[in-house]
Amino acid sequence: MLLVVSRPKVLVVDDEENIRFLVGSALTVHELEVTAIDNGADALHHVRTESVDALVLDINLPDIDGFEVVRRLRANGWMGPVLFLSARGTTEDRVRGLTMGGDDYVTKPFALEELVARVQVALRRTGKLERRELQVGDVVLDDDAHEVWVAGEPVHLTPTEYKLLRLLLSNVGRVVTRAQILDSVWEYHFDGESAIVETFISQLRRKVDNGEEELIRTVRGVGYSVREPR
Amino acid sequence: MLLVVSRPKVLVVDDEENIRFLVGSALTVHELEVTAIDNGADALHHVRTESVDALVLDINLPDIDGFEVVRRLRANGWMGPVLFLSARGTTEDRVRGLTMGGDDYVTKPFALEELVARVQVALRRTGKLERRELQVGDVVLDDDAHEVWVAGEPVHLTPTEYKLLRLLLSNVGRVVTRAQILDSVWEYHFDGESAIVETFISQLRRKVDNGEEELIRTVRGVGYSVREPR
DNA sequence: CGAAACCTTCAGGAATTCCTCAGGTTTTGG
DNA sequence: CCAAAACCTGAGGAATTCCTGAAGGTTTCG
Repeated sequence: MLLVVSRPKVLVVDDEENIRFLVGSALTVHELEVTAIDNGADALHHVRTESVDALVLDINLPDIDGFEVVRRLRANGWMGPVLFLSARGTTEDRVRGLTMGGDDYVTKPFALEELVARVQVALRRTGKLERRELQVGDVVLDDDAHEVWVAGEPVHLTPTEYKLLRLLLSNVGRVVTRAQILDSVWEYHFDGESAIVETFISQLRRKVDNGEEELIRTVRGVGYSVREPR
Repeated sequence: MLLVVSRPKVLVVDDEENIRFLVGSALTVHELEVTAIDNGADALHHVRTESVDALVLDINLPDIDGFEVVRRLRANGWMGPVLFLSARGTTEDRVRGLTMGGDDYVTKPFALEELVARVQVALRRTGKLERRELQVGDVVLDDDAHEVWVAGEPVHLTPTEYKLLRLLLSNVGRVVTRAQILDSVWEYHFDGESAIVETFISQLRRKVDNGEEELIRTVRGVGYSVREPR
């Protein structure tokens, strides 16, 4: 397992204060290190002097056109991924022509979630972001591939089973109450008597619990938990 | 894998500032080193003194005719590929007659994407650019030839099928959501209920999925993914 | 202009998944 | 040790999701 000591660095370049703030916050929440700049010239300087892993770049900048920024960076040998922002309709065709090479573009208005996802995809492609994996013992949940492996063998889980296992694994060493489970895996809040959690726990155990030491432990009267591996 | 230490060098010659900028940006983004010049005389001098791997050349130049430029370069022994730009209708036939020697021509207005593709083709023909391929198992997608091979046999894909396969292959080991697919392969953002993704996945499978182990895996409720080969 | 290739929608059917129910097992407390 | 509470698990019909062929419409190309 690779220990990533420093977070991937993303530079956001946009002249709108608003966008910088929103995009910056969203990326920061998702554990990226963000710098925000409002013009092309400073952006160029920043990429050249600091280490930047990815670029989120408005095309319409007050000084240097976004394309020109990238052109110059590429000429300088900077090979990181670029995600262009553009107002819908204006430069769409032009953007399309320029974005085949692994770069991406998003038209305003955009959903923040989507933008974050795209930045993450780009960072993973360049190896700057590690795979989202949850591992306990010989059970591995790969959140990118949406796959689960037990003792080196792939195991097929249904969507609900997957969500449940994911919840348990991301709370290793902690009991997850039935209410939490119902709330997180299913939508509903109400605690009507239903054996549905038990049913799914049971199914999960059959698929994932690998004989010897039980992975999913029942905590009577409270819920379930996955033990921390030692 | 061949490590390309220096990028192929392309000289763009056109008297229109606009064209120089657009073509220059497009080529640069695609990892080529671009020089832009606005007249024939300087172009001649540049090719003779610097190393140039390919030439993008407007026919109507203020001083020396584009054809004449090439004639003189050939007389000098420069053998690189030339891509002529010409205004539609005016010189088309003439161009055709003169460009049999491995050279190519494009009429304005042109799609940047197409121009870039042609330059890349030319550079590959002369060995200045390596091939871009995506391969998983016995499926090979050759992005230069725009061809797909399955177990050594060529397979014909329609443009949309190709884009879809390309998207999946460039995200090996990662689930591509239906939204991502719609957004990347089709234009639209809206998530209106449409079975179009399924339809194309189905067609792709028929053409590409080679019996034994399924290439394209359905991830219920999420999307599709291509497994990493082990 | 006509033919071919391609895109898109639709609908029936297949496959998968969900969830309730009912009966069994284990644990707890007195 | 017994009874109640809590939990486990298998089965099966309902609901959801996905697959795929066919048909109509659009675009492309000669």
